[in-house]
Amino acid sequence: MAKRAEMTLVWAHPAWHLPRMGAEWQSDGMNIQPPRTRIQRKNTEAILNAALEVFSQHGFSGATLDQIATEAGLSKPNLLYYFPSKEAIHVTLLSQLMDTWLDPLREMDPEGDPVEELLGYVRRKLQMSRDMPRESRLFANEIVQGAPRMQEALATDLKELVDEKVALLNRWMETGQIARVHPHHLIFSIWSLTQHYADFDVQVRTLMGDDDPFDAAPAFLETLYRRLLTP
Amino acid sequence: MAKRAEMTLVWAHPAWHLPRMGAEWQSDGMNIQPPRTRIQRKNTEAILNAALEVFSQHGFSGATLDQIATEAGLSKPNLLYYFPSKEAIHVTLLSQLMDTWLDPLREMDPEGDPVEELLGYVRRKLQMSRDMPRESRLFANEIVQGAPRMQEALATDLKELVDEKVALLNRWMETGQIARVHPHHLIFSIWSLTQHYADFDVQVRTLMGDDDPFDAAPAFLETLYRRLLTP
DNA sequence: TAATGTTTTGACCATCTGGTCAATATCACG
DNA sequence: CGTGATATTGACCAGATGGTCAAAACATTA
Repeated sequence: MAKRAEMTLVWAHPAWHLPRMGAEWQSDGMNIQPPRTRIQRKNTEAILNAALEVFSQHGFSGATLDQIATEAGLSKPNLLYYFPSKEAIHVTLLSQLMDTWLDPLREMDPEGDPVEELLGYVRRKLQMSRDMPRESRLFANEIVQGAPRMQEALATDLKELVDEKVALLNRWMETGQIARVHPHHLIFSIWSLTQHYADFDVQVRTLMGDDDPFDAAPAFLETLYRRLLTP
Repeated sequence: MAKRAEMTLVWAHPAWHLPRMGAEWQSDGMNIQPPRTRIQRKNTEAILNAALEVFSQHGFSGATLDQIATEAGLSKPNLLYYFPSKEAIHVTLLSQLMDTWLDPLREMDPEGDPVEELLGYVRRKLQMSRDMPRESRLFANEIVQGAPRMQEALATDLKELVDEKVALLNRWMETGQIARVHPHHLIFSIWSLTQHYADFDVQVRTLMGDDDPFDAAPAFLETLYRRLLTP
């Protein structure tokens, strides 16, 4: 769960930390103190929320500080009072969301019934696509473009978690509790099938007309994974 | 197969067409003549190829004309001699690739064996993710950001084709030749499962280490769809 | 309320970038 | 070869955008 140094940290701020060497961020693991005053908490929250909206819609380069500031109800200089740069906002967002994003996978219980655990995971992941499409698109944007600001996090945190769950899947397969399929591809399939509804929302909705994709999706995925996994 | 007017067409050019009203493109269906001279063909091809590389990697806003020009071995003004604007390049790319992109679905034969036809479709789509990842990412970028330049094409051409194939799937289900599942979601599942390997390439490869994802993917998908679809 | 610390802002700057243009170089062909 | 059409380029421009800064407004607390 530990993030790459750069990703875990909060940005240095003239008023909150002492020296601000260049444009660097603090590399001291202790500085994770959340914003202090009420007003600070409120504004950083507003900024991050606005940034999520704008970044997920236009990508990193497509988003402008003015858009984010306006969306957050602040002026651009004021925004830059809370974060030292556009990239800082982006990185902060990514790192804060990483945990949330992986939670559903973490919750998969080694002690539970294998098929039900996997179906539960699928269900939770689909829920997230429905309830947090902006977050999904933020990651999609980042990864499609080669994950320039997340590679490290992928190679460490994510890989660690996935390796662990792959091992679990292998055990379940060896004991014949679920069908034998390639565990990595199984996980990828869950990601792609569920996130597709958030990331390609426009396309999906265009093609389905008035039907809400999320009406039939759960049943479809349940059928799919039951047939795939039942030994 | 007919594309939306704007998308099918080639951009007006001072030297190749007569008047160039504003920044509009010709809206006369007859002007689809490919570039005339050898040099024109060579350069427009180089530009489109370079643009595919750059757009798919950085998205529309993230890409710059200079990057594209350099990648194509031209100067920026020279590039703008062949295309009137950055957007023109982008739109031309999208429209040219649309056909190619949908071909695998078109090829699904109503007369063939249903399960095999669907598996064939999956196989072809997976091939495309392996062989044309840039194209896949170009579309992914576009659609994740709300398809600002493709909505119309989605709502007309794509929808038409999908509706047709959905009808076919329904027939196959009614006659019991494949299992009953939601046809739209079935198609979406094929798209997401296959394109995931191109669009999220970095992630997939990071997690699989030295294993080439495309080694095991075909078998995984074949298993998945056989179990799902066999009545 | 005075004094100190925190927030906010208007004005400003440097750079990047899409796009233009007139001038020049190159090509194709009679 | 020469001449008209086609290609190429250097210099340039306007607007957008990330970011700075000093001064003003606002809070907090002693």
